[in-house]
Amino acid sequence: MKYNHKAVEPKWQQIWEEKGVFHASDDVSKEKFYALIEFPYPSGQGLHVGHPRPYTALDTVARKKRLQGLNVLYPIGWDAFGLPTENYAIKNHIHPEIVTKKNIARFKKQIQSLGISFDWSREINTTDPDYYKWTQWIFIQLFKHGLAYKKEMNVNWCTSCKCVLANEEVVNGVCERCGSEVVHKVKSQWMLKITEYADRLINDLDLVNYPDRVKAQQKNWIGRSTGAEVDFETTTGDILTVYTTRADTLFGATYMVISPEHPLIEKWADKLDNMDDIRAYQAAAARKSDFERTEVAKDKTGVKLQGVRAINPVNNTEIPIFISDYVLVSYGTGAIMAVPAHDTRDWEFAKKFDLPIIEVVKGGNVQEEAFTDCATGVMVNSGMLDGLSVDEAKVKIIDWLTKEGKGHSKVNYKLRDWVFSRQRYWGEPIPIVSCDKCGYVPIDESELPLRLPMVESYEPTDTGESPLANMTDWINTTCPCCGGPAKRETDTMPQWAGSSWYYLRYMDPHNSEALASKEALNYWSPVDWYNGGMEHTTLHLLYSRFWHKFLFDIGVVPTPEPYAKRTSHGMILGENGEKMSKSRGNVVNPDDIVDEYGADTMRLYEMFIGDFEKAAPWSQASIRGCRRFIERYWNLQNILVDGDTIRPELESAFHKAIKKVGDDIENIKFNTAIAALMALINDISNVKSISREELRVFSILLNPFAPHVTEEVYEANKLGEGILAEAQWPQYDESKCVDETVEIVVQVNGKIKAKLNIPVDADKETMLAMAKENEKVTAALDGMSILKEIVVPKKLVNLVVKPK
RNA sequence: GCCGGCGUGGUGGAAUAGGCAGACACAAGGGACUUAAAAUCCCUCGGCGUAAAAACCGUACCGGUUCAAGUCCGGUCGCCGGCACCA
Repeated sequence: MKYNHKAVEPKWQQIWEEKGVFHASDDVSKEKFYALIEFPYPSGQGLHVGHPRPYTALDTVARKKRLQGLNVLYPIGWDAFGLPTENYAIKNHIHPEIVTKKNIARFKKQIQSLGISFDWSREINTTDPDYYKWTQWIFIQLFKHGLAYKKEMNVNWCTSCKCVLANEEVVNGVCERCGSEVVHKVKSQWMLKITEYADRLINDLDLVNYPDRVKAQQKNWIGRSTGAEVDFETTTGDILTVYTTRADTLFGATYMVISPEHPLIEKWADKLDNMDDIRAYQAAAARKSDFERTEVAKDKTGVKLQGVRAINPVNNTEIPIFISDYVLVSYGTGAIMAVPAHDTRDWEFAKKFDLPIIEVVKGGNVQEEAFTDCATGVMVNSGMLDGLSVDEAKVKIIDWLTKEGKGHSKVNYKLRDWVFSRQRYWGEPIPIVSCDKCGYVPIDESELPLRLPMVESYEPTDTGESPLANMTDWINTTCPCCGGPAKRETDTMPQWAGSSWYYLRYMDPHNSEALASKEALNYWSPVDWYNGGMEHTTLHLLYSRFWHKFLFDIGVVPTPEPYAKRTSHGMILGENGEKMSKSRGNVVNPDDIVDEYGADTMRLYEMFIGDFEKAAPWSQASIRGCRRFIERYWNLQNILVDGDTIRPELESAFHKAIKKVGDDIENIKFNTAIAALMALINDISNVKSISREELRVFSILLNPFAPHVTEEVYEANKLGEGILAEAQWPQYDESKCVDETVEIVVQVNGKIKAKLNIPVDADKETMLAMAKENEKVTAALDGMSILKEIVVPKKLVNLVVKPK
């Protein structure tokens, strides 16, 4: 009887659906487990085989936790606002809401065919007004606490999307999504003060279990650096403040550089003799896109300010001031002290403009290249600092500056505030009105959700205004504060908004009074295990940690961090080893795999394909091995014998497998868990029979990976009421994981001479004696004297010898 | 340039904590069964070597520590991801 997945899989999926077996309970007396995957964006393309990898992995975890008696929440929803849908809608003249509905239906059907144990009763959708009501509510709280503000600023503008991009969305000077040119535009934008949380976003990484590479990347992105601000007087009497991490090199500062946008330039305009050159340079710098500015990074340019000089506070030397675009207005104070001897960029600039290079840290040849090593150098030419190490000098000079009132220690971050406005239709309306009298005022919370108006045309405008700007009857409203005329904000939120808090909504998805009830939040928080892609480390993961911390501060959520544990999956590549994409023509559709081999085979292969955290190429040939394994399991029914115990000949194999599979699932080693099950089935095949108890235990162990076929076997052979219905994850007995005898190796000078089977509890003396009795060993010892005997219990004997 | 990760058979990948390198699969080759094919089962499968064995070599490369190194340390090369004129 051949296994027929086409009959078995839909049968069990239907039973699960009817009985609602995957619905999480709100019974707070039970121990909970909250497993979370990044909810998908329902694109028009449907799923490819890469999507189900994380779903299957956490499904395996969730199913095992259920068998261990935990109350498991494993939800899914749709991150459905966003540009691809909107663009498709524009092109095909279908409203994005309809497109979204259609895409979700397709995704849902595909995911359900895989037998993932999602709790569909908690399905959410970020475009649902009942959902985005709370996204808007959170925005209003941010606004009320001063963390959302509107600012006239230079923004990244995608010429093709006709929309503002966050810094995070600009890659190599082009739009992350469409690859079009990004230019600068001055616009008034809503911003979120994520910088206020920079320190906590770094420090609280100590509270969570994330992979080191994720923590490193977040720290890197936030970019905290500790240094000092130093005030330089100028010949005009104005103070020019710089930020530096190398205050120790202050005696080596031979000139200064300010960014072309620095405000002091305007103030000094009438004192500068070469204002025309300066204006020309400013204009050239402003014209450059980010792309050009980084492209020309190799060659330094700049203009010297004629007529104003700065005074080095440590030695009262007058030094020149330059403007140059290698100094960024947006970082530090927009001005630097240049120490060409010990900074590569300053060195290049000094060489080009023929400026003096003064060595203040001994250790290199500063005429040849900048010496930037902080660890080994000793201070020279630095007055009071001479003879100190770099670290000692930093402390001493900052103390001195502080005492003299000329500077102080200072921490800086690379992280910028989050540009939160988008000039597009398909997003959450920002719930703010603008009133001439009262300024920006949030709409009353009882008015939420502020629904996206149905419009005829939602095409982006060339003027840079949101499509909503044309809807005069929607825009014109009254001020909630004074009752006078006011205008609605027409920008919408970025796609990251809805995904910044969705894991909270799953805890209580139908609540109309709050984003979730206190009880649900207290019970389910935090997410126990969150899996997602590395590509979201500096975007989604950072944004959602920020929102969560804010909600914690205002008493909405009970934990400082949203996710206790984070793992990330590797991509599934096409068969040619390249990223799967329509344009490369290497996309594999899971529907075809499910149809030909079944969902269980598909799931098993996705977990067996390799290290879960690393990328792995898809192999159409290798899937067959997983299908064979399913069939070998199915055929165990043919050799079934009575017996309600695990028989002695298989006892240690079973106990070892129970331990291994359980441990490996917890440690994200799904591939070796499956390998252990394959090895166990090989052991069973060698015995040529399987007892009912053995089949029962094997079925439970395999169930998290292959839930359909295991339920079928369990039912068909009346091994119990059903795995989901009553089975419990088997326990192993440590004492039964060991065999009576164990094979050890005997080495002479590290070369293997013999392998011996010895009793597992043999002591060192016995092992040594047995080793020396072996013929091959005695032969190798002939004419040798033993220098050292190394005995590792249960592993090996190594005899170190030399000729007599 | 900086930060993080990786480099193991024909392929995907194993190897707890320094203790038998190549588990478990895929592919390939051979055999059994079959009229035949598919399916299934059995055998071989790092290199070199041999009648067979033994011996020798082998985890990117060079060196070190150790009785013992894929694993630890120092250096080199290559690949992947992230950041990038951040003072």
